[in-house]
Amino acid sequence: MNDLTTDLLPIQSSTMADVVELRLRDFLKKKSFRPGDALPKEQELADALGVSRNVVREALSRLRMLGMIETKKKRGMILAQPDILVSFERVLDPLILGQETLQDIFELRLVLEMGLADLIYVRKTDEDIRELEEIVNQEVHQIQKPFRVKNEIAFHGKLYQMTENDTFLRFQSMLLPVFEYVVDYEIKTNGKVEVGKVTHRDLVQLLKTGDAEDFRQGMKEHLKPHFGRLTKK
Amino acid sequence: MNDLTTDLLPIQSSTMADVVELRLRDFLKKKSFRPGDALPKEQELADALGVSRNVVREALSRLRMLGMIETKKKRGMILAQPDILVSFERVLDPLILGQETLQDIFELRLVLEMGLADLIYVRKTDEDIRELEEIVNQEVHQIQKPFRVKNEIAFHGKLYQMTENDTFLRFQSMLLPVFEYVVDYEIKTNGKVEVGKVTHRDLVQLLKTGDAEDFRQGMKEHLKPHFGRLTKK
DNA sequence: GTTTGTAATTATGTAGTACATAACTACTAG
DNA sequence: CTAGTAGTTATGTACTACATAATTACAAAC
Repeated sequence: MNDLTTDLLPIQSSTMADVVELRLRDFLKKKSFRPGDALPKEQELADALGVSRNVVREALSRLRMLGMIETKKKRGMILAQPDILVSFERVLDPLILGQETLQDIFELRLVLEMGLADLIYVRKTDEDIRELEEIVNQEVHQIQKPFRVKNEIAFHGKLYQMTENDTFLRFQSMLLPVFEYVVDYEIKTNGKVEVGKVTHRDLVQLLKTGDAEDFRQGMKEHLKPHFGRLTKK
Repeated sequence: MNDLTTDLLPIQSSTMADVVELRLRDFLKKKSFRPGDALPKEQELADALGVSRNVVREALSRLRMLGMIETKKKRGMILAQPDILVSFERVLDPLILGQETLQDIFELRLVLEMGLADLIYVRKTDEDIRELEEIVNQEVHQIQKPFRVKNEIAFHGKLYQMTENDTFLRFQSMLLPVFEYVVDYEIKTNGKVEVGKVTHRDLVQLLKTGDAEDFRQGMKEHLKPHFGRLTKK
């Protein structure tokens, strides 16, 4: 028996809701609606598309979840500015993602951390440094694991916050659980809890006295255990 | 008149579909379903939640869009592994995103490019280098703008591809239109088309002879015009 | 006995109707 | 001119009905 599954992919019949969703998104683009513009009412859309209002509502419900539209009870619907991360949020759960995707995200965060330096050096303030020192000073009192993790998040989170880039900050905070999950998994299988030679305190020192490249090299050293685990595919 | 809008945020009444969507996602987590597991049928869910099947379908439609569930006609629904980027794809349109988000994404890509080096050096192959040289060699023949853009995409896309990280590759390919859009916008307002001193050809040379840090510095120089436009917020 | 055809079953997909609800408009009364 | 009231209307929700496709079971045929 030869393997048919490689040659013949299962046909995927798209439902009306899928089609309508696509058509509506095209419609919004084509007409170049601006945020705040009113949309036709559901029944009109249903009539125009030749489907039941039910189907239109399913499609609209999707767009509403993505934040592309908002609806007021009588005024009808208006185009809104979607929050690009809101959909991400719903899907980024270590428990339902595949191992490969988890690894990809793990690597993605490493790349982000390594690329962070330049943006930080454009935007960092003295106040930021003070806050980082505050976080570092609390480290010594917290040796239990849950506290360590919390502190780790606080420190790296603050770094992202220093970029003054909200999307960036939120993005990494969503990546974090996945990162933790992968690290925990690695520890379970390999049984090692390695720590980089450069500590958080060292990184703060670099921020105060060094330039972007110094900081980046420090970060690389800090993340070295993770980089060490990367393999060719 | 004092500004109430800062103190009293408008209440946002969530619809049944919103609630059901949330409940269903919790349900899937709590029960720790594995991909492939069968879900209760729509009517059962509707009965259990005390809402109409219609509402349940709206919620399910959303989850289906995110790729969290798949439905077969009679077998019912099964839990699936969501594609984390499929939702991103729908929202990442320069025309509907706000200026601030666009800027954020622009910066995000810069960070990615700067962090790319280490991953590339773990995974790159001789074949990769050959392909890059191929792309660079086609540059000289293409001086018109659409070709330049296409080539730019090909080159940087290949760099991401060299990471052997599919999520990463797809992610950047979705960021690219936004990046182009912001650059075009900058050019329109500032009227300058600056190019970095380090060319694609130089970068390939660095990949062949230098180490990760050399390449990263080359990339920084290559992207310098963009970094130059970054401002404190 | 394995395969092919067929009928019954059933859950999803779609349509349509009905009504509650909230928000907007306009009018009215004080 | 403010405040109250009634009417209007689009969305939100419920319910019914049926088409459709996939599964199962069974029967027929080689």
